[in-house]
Amino acid sequence: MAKGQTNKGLTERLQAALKERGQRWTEQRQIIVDVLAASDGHATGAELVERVRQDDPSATPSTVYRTLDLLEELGLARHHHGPDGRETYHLEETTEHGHLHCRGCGAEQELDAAAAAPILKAITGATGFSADLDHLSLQGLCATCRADQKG
Amino acid sequence: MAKGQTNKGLTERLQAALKERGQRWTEQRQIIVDVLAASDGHATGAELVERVRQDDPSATPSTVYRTLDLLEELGLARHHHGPDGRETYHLEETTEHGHLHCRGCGAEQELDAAAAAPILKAITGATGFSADLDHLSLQGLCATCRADQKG
DNA sequence: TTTTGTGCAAAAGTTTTGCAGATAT
DNA sequence: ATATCTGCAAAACTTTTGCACAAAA
Repeated sequence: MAKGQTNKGLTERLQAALKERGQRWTEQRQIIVDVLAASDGHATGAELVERVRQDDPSATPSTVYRTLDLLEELGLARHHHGPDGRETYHLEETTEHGHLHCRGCGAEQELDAAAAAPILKAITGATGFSADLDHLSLQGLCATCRADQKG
Repeated sequence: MAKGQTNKGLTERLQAALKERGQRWTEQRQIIVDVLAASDGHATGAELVERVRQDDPSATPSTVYRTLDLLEELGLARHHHGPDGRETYHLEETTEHGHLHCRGCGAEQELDAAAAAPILKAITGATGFSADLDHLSLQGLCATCRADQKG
């Protein structure tokens, strides 16, 4: 889906979920979902507030945060914590994935389910834990930076 | 080392590092290092402020945070982020380790280097990343909670 | 028309910063 | 003596909350 464009399927899911709970579809909620969709799933709460306000200057932090909470309740969004500890939101429809942050070059890399499978397996083997891929946020040195250090 | 007791080796390292940089050893810094040592390496900034103030009511947040920053600069302390995103500090002398947070029962388990080795190996194999054990903070279900869910 | 949502404003919680006075060297 | 530290106070920043008005159903 191109950025800045309304995500039709998502809107429908949102409207259905709201209707079922006797809650209301509003333009603000649509904007927030759109912004979240356009952010490809990696934006802090504060960033989302700022972006929403670009689309709709009258929007307030309270509405954005309340909507993010609502979206999580509805199972349409999730959040995890980045290396700086701030909340980072993404839509649940985004494929579940982990994150890798390189402390050398600052690059952020996604870790899809297939790539993560052996890692999760190793975690279970070593600890008995079944780790949540969505909360897997690793820091370290990427292959390039490791090579640079050696050279 | 028993809690509430001054960590002699650490104090000496701190004094040496400060002297080398032309900085000063102060009682406040000693208290903060002691509190950190007594916390076994798992305390948020705000918690440390509170604990330091129990020993020395005149201590202020600014001093505590400035000292924590200093200790990190000197390589005597480190911080990572817990599942709630807040900074968690621990002394560097503490054996490097990761953390596992169970979303079922809330238990927190440490992950020592030996247990983590296969996990880090799997991460490198799958991604090329050399992950920092100290920043490894996983969430998931522990073995007990997984069994409960099945039962 | 009735319930829910929004904007506003202010508060809460954590962490940072400026500055004058105090302290270590 | 002089550069560094501390406490104080206030600010910065993210996130939350209370309330009266606006809007959706």
